[in-house]
Amino acid sequence: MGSAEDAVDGYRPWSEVTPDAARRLLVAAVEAFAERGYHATTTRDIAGRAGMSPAALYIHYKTKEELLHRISRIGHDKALEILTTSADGPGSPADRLDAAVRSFVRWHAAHHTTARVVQYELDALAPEHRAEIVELRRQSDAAVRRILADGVAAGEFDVPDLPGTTLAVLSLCIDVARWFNVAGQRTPDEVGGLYADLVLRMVAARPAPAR
Amino acid sequence: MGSAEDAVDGYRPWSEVTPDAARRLLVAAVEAFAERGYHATTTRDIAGRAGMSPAALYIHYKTKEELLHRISRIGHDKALEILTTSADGPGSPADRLDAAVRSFVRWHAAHHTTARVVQYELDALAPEHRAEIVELRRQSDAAVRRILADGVAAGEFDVPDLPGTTLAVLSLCIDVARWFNVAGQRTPDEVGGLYADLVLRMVAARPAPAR
DNA sequence: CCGGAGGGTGAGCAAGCGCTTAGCCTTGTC
DNA sequence: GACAAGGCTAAGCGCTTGCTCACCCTCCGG
Repeated sequence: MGSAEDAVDGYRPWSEVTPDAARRLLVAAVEAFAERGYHATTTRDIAGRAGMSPAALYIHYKTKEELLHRISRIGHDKALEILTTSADGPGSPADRLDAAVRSFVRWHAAHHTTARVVQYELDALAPEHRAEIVELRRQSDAAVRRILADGVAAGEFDVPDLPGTTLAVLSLCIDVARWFNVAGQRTPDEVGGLYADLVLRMVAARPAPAR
Repeated sequence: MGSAEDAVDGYRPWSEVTPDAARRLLVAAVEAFAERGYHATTTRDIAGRAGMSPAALYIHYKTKEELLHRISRIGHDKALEILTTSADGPGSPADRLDAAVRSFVRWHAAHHTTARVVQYELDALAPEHRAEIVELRRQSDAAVRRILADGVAAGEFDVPDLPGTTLAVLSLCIDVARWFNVAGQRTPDEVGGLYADLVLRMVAARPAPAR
């Protein structure tokens, strides 16, 4: 059967995880964590979904937390790559913001199970792993802030509160992972288009402001 | 010491919960659930925070899930009340949208521990309790949609995708509970003001659209 | 045909879980 | 001063949890 984690954007997920058994366990963990949350998921459940005995998990991962960390790390790397590719790409600030929001949102919708784990299970990580992930998120924030600052400098955007607006844009995109539902009527592409439009309106300079 | 749940907006939280011991347990549960999540919180932890023995919890609540349900119900009632008061209040659609977003966001920021439990632990509820809460959320959605539709009808707003924009506005506000931090530099009032401005820009009719 | 290595299992341990029970205080009533 | 009732605790039951350990396949070079 087709999983929610099938190839999207020509990107086959988790191909970097080897051997095969380790990948199957990791994919099973993503599904379980996304459905029930990290703490409500048992190692027996993960192993069962992967078609293995409970003990098999510990051949490939030292602890349940290591599984979460691996998922979180790979997911954040991918999300950050998507953002920075748009942020540092060609085009006007408006073009770059449109591309960044569109692709970031599309990823959060298409891979909403992964994104849910990545974005909402941060607190379950061990302190040193958490710190590592928080640094990646700081970089995401910087990427968005860069686009907005460039747009302000170019006179394309009107952003009275740069840090606050950066936060709001990222927050809006990230929360897609919470509500997006495959059974819903919207495709990831459509949500990406809608959100890109909304965000551009949020920051657009008004042609003739009332005075 | 002052708790994060001290009186705000002239509203002292949980005053509807009696007797005193039951309220202390409930407040302890809110703090614990918000910090660690429902599943990672033990009944011993809740009782301990309330200064009682583990068994004391079961005098006032049948199960741990009943505690979550009570918190979720009271929180959703309050959030919905805030939203509908603005939505059905006086003033232009723009005024009402400003008031709705401002107060809804302020509540999510000021009571971010409660809001976190209310918004992010929905899946831990028993099916029948979950259904009850989902219905309240449907009403929140309807309230925001009403304002937007009124604004469009009045020619004040330009909203190509009404359901999608409604979802985005609510999502933006709700996610405040995830990132808001008392130690941060923004007050709930400031965040409310910022967000009201951003949302109004998202839906404002453009005075002279390019054609 | 041997033997070691890597991937896998069944059984189970120690700890922690939600929740219960028997009994003890305090309080208010007559 | 007897006594019922409600609020609370110490102890612990039955179960599940993350994780381990002794052992067993299958593969493969010599």
